[in-house]
Amino acid sequence: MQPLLRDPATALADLRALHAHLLVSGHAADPHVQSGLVAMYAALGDAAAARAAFAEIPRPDVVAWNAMIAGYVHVGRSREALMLFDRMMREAGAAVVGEATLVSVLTACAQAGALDQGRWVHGFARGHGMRVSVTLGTALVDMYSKCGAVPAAMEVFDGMRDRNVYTWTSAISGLAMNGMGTECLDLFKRMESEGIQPNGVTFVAVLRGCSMAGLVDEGRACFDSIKGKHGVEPWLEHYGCMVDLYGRAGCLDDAINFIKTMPVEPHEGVWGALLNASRIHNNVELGKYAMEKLVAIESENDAAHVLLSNIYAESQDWKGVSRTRSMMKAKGVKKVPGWSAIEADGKVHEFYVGGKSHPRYKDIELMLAEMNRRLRLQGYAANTKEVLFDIEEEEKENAISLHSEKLALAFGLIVLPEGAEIRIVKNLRVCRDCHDYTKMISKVFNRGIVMRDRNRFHHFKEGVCSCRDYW
DNA sequence: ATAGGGTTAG
Repeated sequence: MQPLLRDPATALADLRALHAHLLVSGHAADPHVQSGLVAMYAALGDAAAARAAFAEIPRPDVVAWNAMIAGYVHVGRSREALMLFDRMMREAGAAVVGEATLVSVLTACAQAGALDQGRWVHGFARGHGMRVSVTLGTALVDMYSKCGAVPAAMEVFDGMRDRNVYTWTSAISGLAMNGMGTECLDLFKRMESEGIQPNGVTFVAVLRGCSMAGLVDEGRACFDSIKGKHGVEPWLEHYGCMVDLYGRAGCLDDAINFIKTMPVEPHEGVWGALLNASRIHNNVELGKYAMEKLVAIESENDAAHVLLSNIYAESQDWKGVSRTRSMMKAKGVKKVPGWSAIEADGKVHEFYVGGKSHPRYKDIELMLAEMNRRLRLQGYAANTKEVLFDIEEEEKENAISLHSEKLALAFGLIVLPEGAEIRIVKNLRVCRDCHDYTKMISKVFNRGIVMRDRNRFHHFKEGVCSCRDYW
């Protein structure tokens, strides 16, 4: 779906005018026009208009269903996409479901981290004897990777007859986000040896893999090969990856030197990576510097403001914290709230910090108490360092004990059968305390726990995390 | 059609 080559607001206005014209001329009853409208509204990001256009269709044909499902995926509403697919199966029947539908549904599963539903789609494709085309296979690799099921992703990948650069990149990216840096580099080498030409996205994936696993030298070699071996000019994203790689590993001088010798003007991603490195390694001065550069380019970056505030709080500089907060208030910068989601009974349940709206909240509260009791017996003490605002210690413990991932974890322990893996998806990064907490839960409750945060996977088992506490 | 860098106090 090619977006119109204009600014979105103008394009949307044009589309509305066209829509009105179609209604007047009577063409709005044409099935092709109807699904076209759904697809175009979604492509321009207007989910409500797409839904309204879809609702106007008395008996949607397969193209209309697909357009609406793909539309939801396009605007990031994966749960609605999955619910609509359910409805499609009931109202239109399984017989009309084809590859195009499944690829969109798999993309929705990948977005939502809905492994059970993703597996179901895979089974459906197999059950209907569908050929694993490049597109369907890539969507499966992507879905399994983004659900943390690396072996399943690799099994699909290895079984594919045809693969293109999307397939390879998807698999490499999957290994990267699961912290398997060495495997990621190996697969990239295999790609090169098979003569598949990587592109810029592939290099982003490889560099990310190095960053996740702390493979500094390998990352540097890969970066140098972009131009040296492949004759491609590195993108700004690749520079950002390098600063992240150096910075995360604690090589702050290397990160700074790298920025200084960049042949192009650093963009906000570069400064953002440096800001984050400053936070990880408690460097207030560098953090202030990175923030200055960042806000000069992107003055309303909410995450950056919170990062800076956290850097101040880490060094007990409450004046710096309140300065940052008033700056945000003055600019109208608002933090996106954190949430955690968990799939159970074929549905995705969402939790917010301290949220009490879940129908089973009472049970969750009881389970949390039980979890805390058993963890304390094992010597767990809340790590309140990351509750970075100036309140009493007891309040900090309360704040941290209700982080959304802990609520999701408690819910998972209640509803998922003994021995079943608990999989949680988070929109932000997991905090240090929740990470330690989850490690202990995996041991004390003897549960495999898979947590996808906004950047990568954490596979918890028997008190250990696959990230080896490096993130 | 299918892959994509850094980051989020209550």
